[in-house]
Amino acid sequence: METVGQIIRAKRESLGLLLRQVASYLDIDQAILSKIERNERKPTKDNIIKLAEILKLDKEDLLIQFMSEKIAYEIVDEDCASKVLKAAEQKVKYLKSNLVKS
Amino acid sequence: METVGQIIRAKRESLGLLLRQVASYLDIDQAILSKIERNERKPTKDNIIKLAEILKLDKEDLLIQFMSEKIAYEIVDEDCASKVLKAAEQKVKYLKSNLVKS
DNA sequence: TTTACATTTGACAAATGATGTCAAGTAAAA
DNA sequence: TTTTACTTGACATCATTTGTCAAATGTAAA
Repeated sequence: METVGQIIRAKRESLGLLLRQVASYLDIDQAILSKIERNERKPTKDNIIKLAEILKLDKEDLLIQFMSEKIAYEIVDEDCASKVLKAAEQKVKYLKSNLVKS
Repeated sequence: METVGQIIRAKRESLGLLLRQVASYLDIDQAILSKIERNERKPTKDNIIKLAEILKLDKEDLLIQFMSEKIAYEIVDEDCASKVLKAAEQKVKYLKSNLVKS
Protein backbone atom coordinates (compact mmCIF):
# COMPACT_ATOMS: atom_id res chain seq x y z
CA MET A 1 0.00 0.00 0.00
CA GLU A 2 1.44 3.31 -1.13
CA THR A 3 1.62 6.33 1.12
CA VAL A 4 0.76 9.81 -0.13
CA GLY A 5 4.45 10.62 0.07
CA GLN A 6 5.37 7.70 -2.14
CA ILE A 7 2.68 8.57 -4.66
CA ILE A 8 3.94 12.11 -4.89
CA ARG A 9 7.57 11.26 -5.21
CA ALA A 10 6.95 8.65 -7.87
CA LYS A 11 4.86 11.03 -9.93
CA ARG A 12 7.20 13.97 -9.52
CA GLU A 13 10.14 11.89 -10.69
CA SER A 14 8.22 10.43 -13.58
CA LEU A 15 7.49 13.99 -14.70
CA GLY A 16 11.12 14.95 -14.33
CA LEU A 17 10.38 17.75 -11.88
CA LEU A 18 12.78 18.89 -9.18
CA LEU A 19 11.91 19.34 -5.53
CA ARG A 20 12.48 23.05 -5.75
CA GLN A 21 10.25 23.43 -8.77
CA VAL A 22 7.33 21.69 -7.14
CA ALA A 23 7.98 23.29 -3.76
CA SER A 24 7.99 26.73 -5.30
CA TYR A 25 4.61 26.02 -6.88
CA LEU A 26 3.32 24.97 -3.46
CA ASP A 27 4.95 28.07 -1.96
CA ILE A 28 6.94 26.12 0.61
CA ASP A 29 10.60 25.38 1.16
CA GLN A 30 11.90 22.36 -0.69
CA ALA A 31 13.03 20.93 2.64
CA ILE A 32 9.41 20.46 3.59
CA LEU A 33 8.50 18.78 0.35
CA SER A 34 11.45 16.46 0.75
CA LYS A 35 10.14 15.52 4.19
CA ILE A 36 6.57 15.13 2.97
CA GLU A 37 7.70 12.71 0.29
CA ARG A 38 9.54 10.63 2.86
CA ASN A 39 6.62 10.70 5.35
CA GLU A 40 8.58 12.79 7.80
CA ARG A 41 6.09 15.66 7.64
CA LYS A 42 2.41 15.74 6.90
CA PRO A 43 1.21 17.85 3.99
CA THR A 44 -1.50 20.44 4.55
CA LYS A 45 -4.74 20.21 2.62
CA ASP A 46 -3.59 23.13 0.52
CA ASN A 47 -0.35 21.30 -0.27
CA ILE A 48 -2.35 18.31 -1.48
CA ILE A 49 -4.57 20.39 -3.74
CA LYS A 50 -1.62 22.13 -5.36
CA LEU A 51 0.28 18.86 -5.66
CA ALA A 52 -2.64 17.31 -7.50
CA GLU A 53 -2.58 20.25 -9.89
CA ILE A 54 1.09 20.36 -10.70
CA LEU A 55 1.56 16.59 -10.73
CA LYS A 56 -1.60 15.96 -12.73
CA LEU A 57 -3.03 13.61 -10.15
CA ASP A 58 -6.74 13.22 -9.49
CA LYS A 59 -7.53 15.75 -6.80
CA GLU A 60 -10.31 13.84 -5.08
CA ASP A 61 -8.30 10.62 -5.02
CA LEU A 62 -5.30 12.33 -3.52
CA LEU A 63 -7.43 14.08 -0.90
CA ILE A 64 -9.02 10.78 0.06
CA GLN A 65 -5.60 9.19 0.42
CA PHE A 66 -4.43 12.14 2.48
CA MET A 67 -7.40 12.29 4.85
CA SER A 68 -7.69 8.56 5.32
CA GLU A 69 -3.99 8.37 6.10
CA LYS A 70 -4.39 11.07 8.72
CA ILE A 71 -7.31 9.26 10.34
CA ALA A 72 -5.56 5.90 10.18
CA TYR A 73 -2.58 7.25 12.09
CA GLU A 74 -4.89 8.78 14.69
CA ILE A 75 -6.47 5.48 15.63
CA VAL A 76 -4.08 2.73 14.64
CA ASP A 77 -2.89 2.34 18.22
CA GLU A 78 -6.39 1.71 19.53
CA ASP A 79 -7.52 -1.86 19.58
CA CYS A 80 -11.07 -0.65 18.94
CA ALA A 81 -10.06 1.17 15.75
CA SER A 82 -12.58 -0.69 13.64
CA LYS A 83 -15.43 0.12 16.02
CA VAL A 84 -14.40 3.75 15.99
CA LEU A 85 -14.60 3.93 12.21
CA LYS A 86 -18.00 2.29 12.12
CA ALA A 87 -19.29 4.66 14.79
CA ALA A 88 -17.81 7.58 12.87
CA GLU A 89 -19.75 6.54 9.78
CA GLN A 90 -23.00 6.70 11.72
CA LYS A 91 -22.13 10.05 13.22
CA VAL A 92 -21.24 11.51 9.84
CA LYS A 93 -24.59 10.41 8.46
CA TYR A 94 -26.33 11.94 11.43
CA LEU A 95 -24.38 15.19 11.20
CA LYS A 96 -24.96 15.50 7.47
CA SER A 97 -28.69 14.97 7.86
CA ASN A 98 -28.83 17.70 10.49
CA LEU A 99 -26.48 20.06 8.73
CA VAL A 100 -27.51 23.62 9.41
CA LYS A 101 -24.99 26.29 8.68
CA SER A 102 -24.16 28.19 11.84
CA MET B 1 -28.01 10.34 18.40
CA GLU B 2 -26.42 11.51 21.63
CA THR B 3 -23.18 13.46 21.76
CA VAL B 4 -20.52 12.70 24.32
CA GLY B 5 -21.45 15.94 26.04
CA GLN B 6 -25.07 14.92 26.32
CA ILE B 7 -24.14 11.50 27.65
CA ILE B 8 -21.95 13.02 30.31
CA ARG B 9 -24.41 15.65 31.42
CA ALA B 10 -27.27 13.17 31.64
CA LYS B 11 -25.23 10.74 33.71
CA ARG B 12 -23.77 13.42 35.96
CA GLU B 13 -27.22 14.77 36.75
CA SER B 14 -28.66 11.33 37.31
CA LEU B 15 -25.91 10.75 39.87
CA GLY B 16 -26.63 14.09 41.50
CA LEU B 17 -23.10 15.35 41.04
CA LEU B 18 -22.20 19.00 40.62
CA LEU B 19 -20.02 20.43 37.86
CA ARG B 20 -17.43 21.49 40.39
CA GLN B 21 -17.27 18.05 41.96
CA VAL B 22 -16.69 16.27 38.69
CA ALA B 23 -14.38 18.99 37.37
CA SER B 24 -12.24 18.78 40.47
CA TYR B 25 -11.91 15.03 39.95
CA LEU B 26 -10.80 15.71 36.38
CA ASP B 27 -8.48 18.43 37.65
CA ILE B 28 -9.93 21.10 35.40
CA ASP B 29 -11.96 24.26 35.93
CA GLN B 30 -15.70 23.72 36.06
CA ALA B 31 -16.06 26.21 33.22
CA ILE B 32 -14.39 23.72 30.89
CA LEU B 33 -16.60 20.87 31.98
CA SER B 34 -19.64 23.05 31.45
CA LYS B 35 -18.46 23.72 27.93
CA ILE B 36 -17.63 20.08 27.26
CA GLU B 37 -21.13 19.07 28.26
CA ARG B 38 -22.60 21.62 25.87
CA ASN B 39 -20.25 20.64 23.01
CA GLU B 40 -18.51 23.97 23.15
CA ARG B 41 -15.14 22.42 23.95
CA LYS B 42 -13.70 19.03 23.17
CA PRO B 43 -12.60 16.84 26.06
CA THR B 44 -9.10 15.42 26.12
CA LYS B 45 -8.60 11.68 26.17
CA ASP B 46 -7.60 11.96 29.80
CA ASN B 47 -10.83 13.82 30.55
CA ILE B 48 -12.80 10.97 28.98
CA ILE B 49 -11.03 8.29 30.99
CA LYS B 50 -11.61 10.09 34.28
CA LEU B 51 -15.19 10.88 33.33
CA ALA B 52 -15.86 7.20 32.70
CA GLU B 53 -14.46 6.44 36.14
CA ILE B 54 -16.34 8.99 38.18
CA LEU B 55 -19.58 8.67 36.22
CA LYS B 56 -19.44 4.87 36.14
CA LEU B 57 -19.68 4.74 32.38
CA ASP B 58 -18.06 2.05 30.27
CA LYS B 59 -14.62 3.35 29.45
CA GLU B 60 -14.25 1.72 26.05
CA ASP B 61 -17.71 2.80 24.93
CA LEU B 62 -17.08 6.37 25.94
CA LEU B 63 -13.70 6.41 24.23
CA ILE B 64 -15.26 5.08 21.04
CA GLN B 65 -17.92 7.78 21.18
CA PHE B 66 -15.27 10.38 21.79
CA MET B 67 -12.91 9.33 19.01
CA SER B 68 -15.60 8.72 16.43
CA GLU B 69 -17.07 12.12 17.17
CA LYS B 70 -13.71 13.73 16.62
CA ILE B 71 -13.25 11.95 13.30
CA ALA B 72 -16.79 12.71 12.20
CA TYR B 73 -16.28 16.43 12.70
CA GLU B 74 -13.01 16.26 10.75
CA ILE B 75 -14.64 14.94 7.60
CA VAL B 76 -18.31 15.86 7.74
CA ASP B 77 -17.77 18.75 5.33
CA GLU B 78 -16.23 16.52 2.66
CA ASP B 79 -18.60 14.99 0.19
CA CYS B 80 -16.30 12.00 -0.03
CA ALA B 81 -16.51 11.34 3.72
CA SER B 82 -17.71 7.81 3.25
CA LYS B 83 -14.89 6.96 0.86
CA VAL B 84 -12.41 8.41 3.32
CA LEU B 85 -13.63 6.16 6.11
CA LYS B 86 -13.48 3.09 3.93
CA ALA B 87 -9.97 3.94 2.82
CA ALA B 88 -9.01 4.58 6.43
CA GLU B 89 -10.18 1.09 7.35
CA GLN B 90 -7.87 -0.42 4.76
CA LYS B 91 -4.97 1.70 5.88
CA VAL B 92 -5.48 0.77 9.52
CA LYS B 93 -5.44 -2.91 8.61
CA TYR B 94 -2.28 -2.39 6.62
CA LEU B 95 -0.59 -0.41 9.36
CA LYS B 96 -1.54 -2.90 12.04
CA SER B 97 -0.20 -5.80 10.00
CA ASN B 98 3.11 -4.01 9.55
CA LEU B 99 3.33 -2.67 13.05
CA VAL B 100 6.93 -2.64 14.17
CA LYS B 101 7.79 -0.51 17.14
CA SER B 102 10.30 2.14 16.19
C1' DT C 1 39.72 15.17 -8.25
C1' DT C 2 36.93 19.14 -8.38
C1' DT C 3 32.66 21.22 -9.56
C1' DA C 4 27.85 21.53 -9.85
C1' DC C 5 23.57 20.21 -8.63
C1' DA C 6 19.73 17.73 -6.08
C1' DT C 7 18.39 16.21 -1.93
C1' DT C 8 18.53 15.61 3.12
C1' DT C 9 19.14 16.96 7.78
C1' DG C 10 18.69 19.37 12.04
C1' DA C 11 18.40 23.63 14.64
C1' DC C 12 15.46 27.00 15.11
C1' DA C 13 11.37 30.59 14.46
C1' DA C 14 6.65 31.78 13.66
C1' DA C 15 1.92 30.72 13.52
C1' DT C 16 -1.86 28.16 14.93
C1' DG C 17 -4.72 25.54 17.79
C1' DA C 18 -5.65 23.34 22.17
C1' DT C 19 -6.13 23.77 26.91
C1' DG C 20 -6.65 26.23 30.87
C1' DT C 21 -7.74 30.27 34.41
C1' DC C 22 -10.46 33.79 36.09
C1' DA C 23 -14.08 36.78 37.20
C1' DA C 24 -18.29 38.58 36.16
C1' DG C 25 -22.90 37.29 34.50
C1' DT C 26 -27.53 34.70 34.66
C1' DA C 27 -31.10 32.13 36.77
C1' DA C 28 -33.56 29.90 40.15
C1' DA C 29 -34.29 28.17 44.81
C1' DA C 30 -34.02 29.06 49.85
C1' DT D 1 -32.00 39.12 49.03
C1' DT D 2 -28.65 35.72 49.59
C1' DT D 3 -26.90 31.51 48.09
C1' DT D 4 -26.02 28.10 44.79
C1' DA D 5 -25.19 26.13 40.27
C1' DC D 6 -24.10 27.01 36.03
C1' DT D 7 -22.65 29.94 31.92
C1' DT D 8 -20.04 33.21 29.37
C1' DG D 9 -16.25 35.59 27.37
C1' DA D 10 -11.74 37.69 27.72
C1' DC D 11 -7.49 36.29 28.19
C1' DA D 12 -3.01 33.40 29.32
C1' DT D 13 -0.23 29.40 28.55
C1' DC D 14 1.35 25.63 26.26
C1' DA D 15 1.92 22.16 22.59
C1' DT D 16 1.82 21.19 17.90
C1' DT D 17 2.15 22.40 13.29
C1' DT D 18 4.23 24.64 9.75
C1' DG D 19 7.81 26.95 8.06
C1' DT D 20 12.88 28.97 7.14
C1' DC D 21 17.60 28.52 6.71
C1' DA D 22 22.15 26.87 6.14
C1' DA D 23 25.15 23.22 6.38
C1' DA D 24 25.83 18.30 5.23
C1' DT D 25 25.40 14.54 2.13
C1' DG D 26 25.22 12.16 -2.11
C1' DT D 27 26.04 11.80 -7.00
C1' DA D 28 27.43 12.28 -11.42
C1' DA D 29 29.62 14.96 -15.03
C1' DA D 30 33.70 17.89 -16.37
